[in-house]
Amino acid sequence: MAKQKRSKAEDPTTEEKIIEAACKVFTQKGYAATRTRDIAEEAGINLALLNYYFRSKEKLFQMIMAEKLQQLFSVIFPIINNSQLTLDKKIEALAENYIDLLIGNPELPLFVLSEIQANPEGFKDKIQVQKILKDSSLILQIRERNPDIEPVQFIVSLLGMTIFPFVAKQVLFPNEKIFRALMEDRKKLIAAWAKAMLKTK
Amino acid sequence: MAKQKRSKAEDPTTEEKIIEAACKVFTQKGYAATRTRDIAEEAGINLALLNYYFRSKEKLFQMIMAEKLQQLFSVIFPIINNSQLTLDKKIEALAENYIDLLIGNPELPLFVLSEIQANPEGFKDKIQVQKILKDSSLILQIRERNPDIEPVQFIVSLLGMTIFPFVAKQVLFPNEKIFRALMEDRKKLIAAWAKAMLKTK
DNA sequence: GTCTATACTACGATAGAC
DNA sequence: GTCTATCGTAGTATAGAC
Repeated sequence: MAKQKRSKAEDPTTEEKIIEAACKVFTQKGYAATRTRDIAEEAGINLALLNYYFRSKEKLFQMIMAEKLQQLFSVIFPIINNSQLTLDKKIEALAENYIDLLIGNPELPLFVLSEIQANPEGFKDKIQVQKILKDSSLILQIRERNPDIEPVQFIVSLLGMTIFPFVAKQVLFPNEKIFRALMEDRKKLIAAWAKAMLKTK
Repeated sequence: MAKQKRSKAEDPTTEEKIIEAACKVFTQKGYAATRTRDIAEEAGINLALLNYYFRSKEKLFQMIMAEKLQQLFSVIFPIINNSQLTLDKKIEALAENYIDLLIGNPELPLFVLSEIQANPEGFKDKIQVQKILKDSSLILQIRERNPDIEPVQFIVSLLGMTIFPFVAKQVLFPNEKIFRALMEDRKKLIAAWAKAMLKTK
């Protein structure tokens, strides 16, 4: 048996332990503020070992970030492009799935957004949200439903209502339990509000 | 003439130059990623001089951050507590004033929020938004208007619609000119949408 | 694969001349 | 007040034993 390779019910591989630790520390403190020593300690291993598995802090970070971006987009993409779903269903699905994702990863949006802000060039190629949105069935459906509304404005509002509470969590919701309860309620609220918005003008 | 002290129509003081530079670099890259050398260079002065005026990177940062927090709150506070204003007027004023502020300082929210995330303890005392909101006339007016709506949920939506586009600017709006135009339109949109939301259920 | 020890670099901060 | 030069340290990364 040459290498470690599992992660079924068994103990996590060293590599997995490092990734998990890196995930935690990076998302909490951001790239620049995390020290590889912190990650090593969190993973319960040695600093040298971290450089053995991943060649550098940078490489490790990019791995984590790619994973996070994947998480974020894999929720949106299938929904907005599913032409089988009505506009109302899309809105409901978006609010519900996104909030579920974010309840499990509250620091995700702030982490991703602030790293992009800190290093925009590094993401220029990897992210073209406008392109993705441009041709989505979601845009068409909004135009169809209410031609007076600029679809982008509506989508930004929908995303804002959904994501913002998590971005501002630390400031607005000191109590974790209350926060979770509010976010659960919020799924239906956002859907209802978004639909009301579509009827304006 | 003992010290430099002006900043009328004249050239900025060295101290002012440093603050301005620090402002720019800190908000762009975040505390951990900025090097005092960058600030010095941006200010067109020497590294040693920076430590002469402000004792340390930390001190300089706290100064900037206090200023930024001040900026953010000084817009909200007078509006939500002005019992002279009707609910509708409050909503309009909030959207309009906040967007105007943020057009002038697009990186402000992401900067503040991510620094708080990176170092929550440092802000525990300085920020109690819940307390400020709790007793505001805004909350009362929302309850009065529509008892079925949880005021906090509504306010978070209002703030989300307003602030989120700036938080996600880098990702969603590569074109600066289009962005500004959208944000100008958005003032009225948010007000209209928020009012529609208040009629639901 | 995992460790200890260490090389190398970058950064914040200070000393001291002007 | 402003500079040049430098110290001390913390952080990434590597060499080499086990």
